[in-house]
This record gives sequence, structure tokens and C-alpha cells, in this order.
Amino acid sequence: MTMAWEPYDAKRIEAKWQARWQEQQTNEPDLAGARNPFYTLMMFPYPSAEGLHVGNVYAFTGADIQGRYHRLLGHDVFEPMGFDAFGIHSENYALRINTHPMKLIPKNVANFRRQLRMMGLMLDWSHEVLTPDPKYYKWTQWIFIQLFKHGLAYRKKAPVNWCPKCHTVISNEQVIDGMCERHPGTAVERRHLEQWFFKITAYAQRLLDNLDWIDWSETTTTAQRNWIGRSEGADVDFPLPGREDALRVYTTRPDTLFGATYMVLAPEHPLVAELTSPEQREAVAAYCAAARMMKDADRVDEAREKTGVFLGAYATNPVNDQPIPIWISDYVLIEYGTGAIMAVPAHDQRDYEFASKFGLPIIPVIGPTEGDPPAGEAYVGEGVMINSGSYDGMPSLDCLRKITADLEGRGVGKATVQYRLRDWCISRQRYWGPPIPMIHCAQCGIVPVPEDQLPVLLPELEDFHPNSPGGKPLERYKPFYETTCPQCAGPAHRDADVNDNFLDSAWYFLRYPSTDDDQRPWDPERTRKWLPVDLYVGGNEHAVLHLMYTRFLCMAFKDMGLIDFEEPFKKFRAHGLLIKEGAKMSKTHGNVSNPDEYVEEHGADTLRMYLMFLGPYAEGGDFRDSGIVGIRRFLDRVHRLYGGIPAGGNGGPRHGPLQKRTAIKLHQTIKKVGEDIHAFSYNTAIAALMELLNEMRAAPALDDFARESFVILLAPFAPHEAEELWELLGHDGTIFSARWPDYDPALTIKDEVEIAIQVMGKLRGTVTVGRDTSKDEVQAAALAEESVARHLAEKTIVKVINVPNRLMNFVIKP
RNA sequence: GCGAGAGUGGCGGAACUGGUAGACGCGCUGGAUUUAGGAUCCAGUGAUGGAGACAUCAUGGGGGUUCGAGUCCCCCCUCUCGCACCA
Repeated sequence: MTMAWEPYDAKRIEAKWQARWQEQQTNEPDLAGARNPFYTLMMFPYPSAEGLHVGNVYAFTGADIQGRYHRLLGHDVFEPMGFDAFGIHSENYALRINTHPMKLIPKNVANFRRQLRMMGLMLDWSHEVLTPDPKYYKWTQWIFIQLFKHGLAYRKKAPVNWCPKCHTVISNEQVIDGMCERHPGTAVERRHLEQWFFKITAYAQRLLDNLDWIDWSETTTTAQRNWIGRSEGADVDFPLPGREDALRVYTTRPDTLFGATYMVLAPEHPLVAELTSPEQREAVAAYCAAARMMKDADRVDEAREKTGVFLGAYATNPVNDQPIPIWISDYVLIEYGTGAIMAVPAHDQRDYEFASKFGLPIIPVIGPTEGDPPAGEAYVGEGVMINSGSYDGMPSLDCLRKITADLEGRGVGKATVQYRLRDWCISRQRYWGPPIPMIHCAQCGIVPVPEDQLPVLLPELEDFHPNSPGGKPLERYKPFYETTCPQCAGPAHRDADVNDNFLDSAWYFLRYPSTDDDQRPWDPERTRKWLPVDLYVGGNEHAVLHLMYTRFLCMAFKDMGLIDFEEPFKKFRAHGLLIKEGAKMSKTHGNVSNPDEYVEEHGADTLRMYLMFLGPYAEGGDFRDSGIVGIRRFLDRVHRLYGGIPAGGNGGPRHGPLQKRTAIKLHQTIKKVGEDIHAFSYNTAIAALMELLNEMRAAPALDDFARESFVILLAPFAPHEAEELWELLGHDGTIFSARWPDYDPALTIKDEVEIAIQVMGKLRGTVTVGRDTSKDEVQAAALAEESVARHLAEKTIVKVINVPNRLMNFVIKP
């Protein structure tokens, strides 16, 4: 031994190893020369003024364990970190404390770096990414231009979600129950603005299809499937008497076509004005105006009673030539399908409510196969066709296809697929983000900024308040706003919007390996070597936002020939949420804990292990202070064991060959910890380490393999202490150059097994026999047990169930 | 309403393809050691009855399948998360 043992002092040990890792660049793989690359990614944080909280530490530690484990398996692990410091979070905070965000960032980032180092994460700080750095957002803007050039960025005037507190447009995903995600209690308004959109809908089917093969948490892929919301149905044309054109609707239930008793258009539907009869004009105009002004929150409230107005016009049902009245109502959405529906009140609950209120006919066209249709509501199930002309008597499921085919044959309908997914609104009428790199010219229209002029620098404005007089922040600042057209050199102005913060974070993982390259967003060779990301770990709150946008961009890049893969993350695992005091740990609940105090008291290794011990990583855990001492005691005991300090009365294990039972426990644990890490089952892996420690402490002797293996198994969880003990065992250099121990399968099974003996399914005793003892011998041993024999006395044994090496059950009768 | 997940001791949580429910840890109880300790070590700890060995009851509730159910099936209740008039 080269080093004297001292009592466990987390502070000393952790400072020592953090300094050594930094000095020796232990965590910086050779990106160009690595032979066995493994890219571990964790969702980079927004560097808030409050600093890292325990929830972040939970997320990062779970990812770090994977990185460290893979390193011990022999991979070159790249585990980078960065900061997502653009966006409304930062801007609103800056406004609140009246300080420019640019001034806040260095301090906040420095604090985050300090805390991340403190937690002993295996981060490679030589490849940090900072989204508001012009060296980074230059390429964010470049990406915007590439999408524009490939027809994937376009402008449209659209009803958008406007948060009066954020003073900007927010995405559908950021609207929660009609309220702003960031301002609970603030209703989102509907405004109509010219906005930039990315055509994510063009990739809807591919985004859906790939979910079948990517190795992601099922909770996440399910959320994405629901969000994409593919539905199969038919477009059907309803002729409009006296007009050339027809009213097109989308329906998933062509089998109910004979039951369509009225039509409903969205108030925004373009045909509304043309179809309205003179008598109804006033009422219709009033209804449309009201709908237009209405907040989404109200419009979307399902509990609200249905409203609507008759247009005074009729369409013709293409299957039976019946005239059916056309109404408008805000329960029909202009954004989905064709913005018009055929209403079948007998078989759709919404239509049923509407028809009941306005006295419209309700005609059942499908009868349930058995029983009666429910009274007072729509029957939405399948059944047998009725009131449907020649289709009567057929199963409704068959008619779904048949009626569509018949309509198709007559040229009045066709099978179609709809998606719920909407295009991604990119524009933000704010300050703190990358300016959208577009120029508006009266002569040439919209012209992208030439790529050699990137980045379009965000000017350092004193007044960046979103709603000061004179327009948007960037519009008010004329030296920025006023420019010349790159094509005609005439006067022009810059786009005064900045991009959505989700664009900044949609490609950061591509940048990490190439942060030293100023010529390209990513170095093709490095990218080929390191991407796609091997493992991404993050919260499911990003299941449909960040993770969908990232996948979309990746597909677009692949199609542009910029990269050669279309899914960014081979494996994604969602972690659970930390609960504290009965609520999820978050700033809104005011129950966040700062890791600093726990590290100060117990050390980072203890906090890391404690967080991982709380429960299954995918399900989160209940964070409370009371249990942390258990882990602290565990690490103390580990440390004492390696110092040769007696554990209780036995004087401590000496150096020597293992007893069989200790060897078995050791090999079982090597097997289990590896398997558990693979399954992200950290809590049970730690429990197994505790069991092994208890066994080793009680053992009379331990050999080198046992001592070294235990430290290596501990290393992913408590890296500082593992390094310290590794050194104490006489090794030079980092333990992370060591290899995960192999277990001997023969030593994972015991020679003797305890067999449960049941009588009629109730446990009456146990017998210990050699492994693979025959049924007869087990039975003999069981019958010899007094506690078993007593229950069998004077009974007839009907049957004996034998589960080898586990259990024997006697079935008896009196 | 739809989708996903979950209900197990005082607490956090274990339990492989159905096979000894409660691993591991916290807390608690008793003991050892100590000047003392909230340090360390040992033992015990699901509930009820019993001095006791033992018995009975126990995995949200109710049925069922099975030699055997926390695990499978049906019905119901509760909680968490996500989506929310998507035709």
C-alpha cells in the first residue's frame, strides 16, 4: 500500500479526485482517435439564478452512472454538458430584476459548472455548448436558412396562442389547459399574426413509423404517437345545390353517412360567407366575430354547452340525395381535417349534444349486435347497418371500407389520413433569442441573410421589454432593423422576431463533438464517429416538445445530405420525477432542494447514491432528508472495511482466500449490479452492494479479487470514494481505466437450496437439500419434518407438486 | 372523456417465466461499548391471538382461474402524469 488510511472524509476525498480528474483530463476522450465511442447525453439545463436543484442532480446522476459503467466496460465515453441560456425563462427573469440577461449568464453558468463538478459527473468540459454564444447561434441561424432553402420554413398568417404575460406567441405544446405553461392562471388569447413555421407535418408519417424501431422508453413513444395522432378516414364531398363546388368533410366514420342529418363548418371556414343566406347574415356574422375573439381556453372547454348558428343553406347527402342543413359552430376546428364535418348525432356524442339542443333529427344507422343502444347518448360502437339503403344488414366495420370505395368510384370521396400534429411555429416576438436570419425587401420579398454574413448578431439593447411603444424590441432598434437587401441592395428591414427556444436545443447534441470547428456546424468525420447519440436520458416533460423537434430536424438534415442518420438518439430513457412533501419537486411548488447543503453535510457520493436509492429511476422517488444517513453509513462502513478497521467483534477480515459463501455472494452481485444498471434499476443495484458489503464485513478473509471487484461495482455510483479505495489498494491512475469484473456463472448458484414445503398451498416448513435433489428425496425429507408431517397426519395425499429447487406442495383430502 | 403508469409494514421500496410476500434502507425497541453521544457494534421489528411452540389474517375493494395469485382474467375504487370538442 502506497497510502495511509484515514477516516472517511468526503470533502477531502471529493476535492482531491475532482482536481485530479481535471488535471489529468480523465473525462476527456480522444474524439478523433477513440476506438470504441459511446456518446452519453443528458438534457442540458437552463442556468437559472437559483442554481442546480436536486431534480437536475437526479437526472444527471442517472445518466452519469451509465456513462461511467460503459467506460468500465471499455468504451471511450463522451459525456458533454452545456447550457440552454436563451429563451423566455432567462428573459423574464432579467426583466424582473432589471438586469441584462447577457450580464447574468456568466455568473449563473459559473455557479452551475461549480455544482456539476461538485457532483462528480464524468463531464468533458472541453466541449461545452452555450446557446447564446454567437459561435453557437450562428449555426442555429444557418439551420433556419437551410430549412428555408429546402421549403421547410414558410410564413403564414395564423391564429396563434398569445400569452399576455409573456407578450409573445407560444406553441400549442406550451399551452396547458388553455393557460400559459409559464404563467399558470393566465389565459392564452388567440391572435392572428404572420409567423414563421417549420413543416414538421411533412414528416408526420416518418416520425410515427420510426417509433416502431427506436429503442426509447415506451412512455415516451406512446406520448409521441398520441401527439402525432394519425387517424384514417375519408374525405367526402357533399354537393351544394346551385353551385359548382361541393362541401368537403373529413370523417373517420363513413359507415354512418346515412345518419348525417346536418353539417357543421368551423366559423373560420372560407365558405361561410358565401353560403350564408341573407336572413341569417347578421346572426352568422355575430357568431363568427364572437368565436374569433374568444380565448382558446373558453372555446376548448368541453363542459361548455354547444353553441351554433344555422347558415340558411343546405348541402346534399351524396348517398341518398337528402338535403341537409349547414350550421356553424366553434366545436369544429378550422385547423383539423377540412374544417367541416358531417354531423351524425346518433353515433357521435358531440353531434348528439348539438342536435339535442337545436332540435335536429337523430337517425340511428347502426344497431348494436346485442342489446339496445344507450338512451340519452350517442352509440359510438360497431354493429349492424340499418336505415342505410342497400347497406342494411351488413356489419358496420365492413361498410367503413365499402362505403368509402363506393364513394371513390363515384368520384365524391376518397380514403385519407389525417394527423393531429401541427406545424412548428418558430417566431417569437421577443428579444432574448437568435434573430431570425431573414430580410424583408419591398422589391425581392423575403431574402435569407447570405451565409457568409452569419451570425446576425443580437444587438445589446438597453430596453428589451417586449411591449414598449414602437413595436417589438428588435424593430425598435433601427440600426438593427433597417438594412439593405442582399439581392437588390435597396432599403429593406430585418425580420424582427427571434426563434423559439426549442430550436436552440433541437440540435445541440450535434455541436458538442465539434465545438472546436468554426467553419461548420459539425465536423463530418467526428459526427460519423460519434453520432447518433448512444444514450440520451431526460425527463418525459420533453416527450412531445424537444424530442419531437429534434427528430424532425434530424430527418430534415438527413434528407438534405447533411448527416447520414435520421434518428438522433439510439436509446432514450425517461427518468421519473422527484416528489417532495407530496408534490413534484419544482419551482412552482416551491419545494426545490439545493444539492449544496447535502454535499456539504454528507458529500456528493452520498447524495448521488441516495438519490438513486429512492426508487426505480424511471418512476422517480420521494425525496426526504431522513433516509440519507443510511447511505452515509454505508459509505462509512465501506471505508472502514478497506482501512482494515474491525467490523464489530470479528476483528475484520484478513487477507486470504474467500469462503465459498462469500464467493457466491460476490459473483451473484457482480452479475446483478451489471444487469440492474442495464435496466436502470439503480435502487436494487445499490441494495445488492449493501448485501455484499454486509457479507464481506462478516467474512473471515477477503482476497484481492473481492476487494477490487467491490470497488469497481461501486464506482459508477460513488466515483470519488471508489477512486480513493482503488488508490488505497495500491493502484496508480484512475479506476475508470480498470475493467468491470467478470463473474463465474458456476459461482452464482448455491450447492444447497432451501425448499419451501406447502400443504394445500400453505407454507408448513422448509427443508435444505443439495441442488437438483430428486423429487422422491425431497419428499422424504419433507415428510420427515415434524411441522409438515403434522398437517399430513391421517390425510390422503392426492397429489404432490414439485418445483425443482424451489417448492413442494402436498395436495391432500381428509 | 381518452392514453400511460401506479396502489405492498410506521416510511421509501424488493419480489425472475404464477412458486417461502416484505430484499435493502429509514424509523422504532432492547442490548454492548463509551466520560458522553444524534458515533459504532449486536439482536429484534407486518397485524391479531397465545407464556410458548404455533395458529389465523394480510399486497386498494369484490369476484374468478389454479395444487398455488402481489403477479393471470373480469368488475369496481383511488392516486399520479400526459392529451383534451382532432370529427
